[in-house]
Amino acid sequence: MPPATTRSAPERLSRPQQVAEAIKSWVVENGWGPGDRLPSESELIARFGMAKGTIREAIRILEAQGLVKSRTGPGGGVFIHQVSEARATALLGNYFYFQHLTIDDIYQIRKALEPELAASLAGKLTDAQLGALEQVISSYTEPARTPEQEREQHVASLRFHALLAEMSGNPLLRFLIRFTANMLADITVSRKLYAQPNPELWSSGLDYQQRLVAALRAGDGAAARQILSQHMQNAQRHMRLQEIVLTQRFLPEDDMI
Amino acid sequence: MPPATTRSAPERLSRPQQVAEAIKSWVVENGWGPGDRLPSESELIARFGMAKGTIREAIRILEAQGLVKSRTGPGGGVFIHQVSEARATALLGNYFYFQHLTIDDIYQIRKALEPELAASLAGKLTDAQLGALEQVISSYTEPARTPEQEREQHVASLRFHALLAEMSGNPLLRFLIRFTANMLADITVSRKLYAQPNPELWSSGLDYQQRLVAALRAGDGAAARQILSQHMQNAQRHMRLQEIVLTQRFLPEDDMI
DNA sequence: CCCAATTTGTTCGTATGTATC
DNA sequence: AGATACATACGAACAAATTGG
Repeated sequence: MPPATTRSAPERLSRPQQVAEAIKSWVVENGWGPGDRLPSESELIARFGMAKGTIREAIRILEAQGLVKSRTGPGGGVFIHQVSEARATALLGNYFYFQHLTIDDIYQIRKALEPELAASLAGKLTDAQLGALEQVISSYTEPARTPEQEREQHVASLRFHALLAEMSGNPLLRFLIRFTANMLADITVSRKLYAQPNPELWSSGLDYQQRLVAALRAGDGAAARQILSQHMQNAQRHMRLQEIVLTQRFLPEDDMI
Repeated sequence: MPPATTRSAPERLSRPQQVAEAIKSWVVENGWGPGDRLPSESELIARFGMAKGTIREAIRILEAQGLVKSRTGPGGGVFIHQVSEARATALLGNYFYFQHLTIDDIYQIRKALEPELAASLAGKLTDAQLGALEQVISSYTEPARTPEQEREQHVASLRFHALLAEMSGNPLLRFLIRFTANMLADITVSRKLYAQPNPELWSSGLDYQQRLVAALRAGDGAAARQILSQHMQNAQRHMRLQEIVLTQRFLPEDDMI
């Protein structure tokens, strides 16, 4: 199931890793897919001539990558499993954990992708889909007055973006939109942004979402693109300000040079 | 080291998975980073009160995610490791293995990101960087005459894109550009595209790269954006044609209805 | 409700491999 | 070369979970 990617470093693999790779190519060769059961532990032990522990570690590797799931009991075993979006998000998130992304890094991507998404959806959504978008919007028609509410509205706004992404027929675009939104949420949470209510962002956000749905319904891709583009610009500016405010407030106390 | 992502399903985790998660948060809490050594197996066994096999499986999980590497011998042990780009690419590739991406899906992203990359680099590259780009270009000044050469030139062209991505200060953009290029290469290879030489694409590709470097040197972001945008459009059209040709040629024989 | 069968999950003791000093 | 410290691998036994009778 893993496309045999170009291997640059011929690093020596441990036995379980070798077994894991062997199982992968075995699965691909035989054309097995999600739901199919791998041979049982004991069969694998016989097949590979290795100890139980080794085989189990190999299975654990595949499991960590999200490629298989195992169940105990009769009818149990190790089953091939589609990698879930959540798993993929977590694994990719690990990579960026070490890359110290900035808010601006993420917005550079969002500014490119979100407008593209909007444009590609214009005129292609059903009434039901447009209605679902409107319903999410209607869930926050009042400005937030507490940090709690502010946070909830932020989450709701992310839900709007996630829902929009869901409607794309492009799995890659879908994933990236949701991933960037998640990363942004993680960062803002970990840096405790969105601390104070911000009525201005709320009203402009509400406004753009309503105009966006209208443009999507009208099938006006150019307008949809521009609306989202402007909003991204706006949101980025706001986030940057929040970041600065926060930095000025907290940084000097423990991080003064 | 893993950002404690929002957990939706409270799925029961196996013991090794619990241990792996515990070690992760332990590492984060203590602020350990790449290069730091985890406690030895025996210490972990004592710390978690579990058998060797369980601990080993936990380590294997972390290793599969690219978060640690282990070495034997004195001074050996389990060490925290930055997730490599290659590992992240492979793991994310597993996700899309099940999502049957099309050429157009990938190009929708490339068309959005590559021009953005070019624009963001305009006027910000050193002479050395611009020179490196020109050197890659000069490595294929002759049109390909065999499928071999065609393939090599395609790879070289991808190297140009990879090099360009490398120069971005945005790790996310860098990764995505390279990832999409890789996915495209995997797909074209697995579908055996790029079978015949295509002098027309070669010359237009060469031309756009030269014009791009010129625009980057001149600091003209708008021009750089447009050049790459046009090329992406061009390349996509070409790939689509190749795909159709291939389909017409091979599909009927084994896949006729 | 319990029992038996099946399959993964966990433990322990021991031995081997590997790199450092 | 030999001792040491560490991960790696093996094998046998036992535990837990699930299914069906």
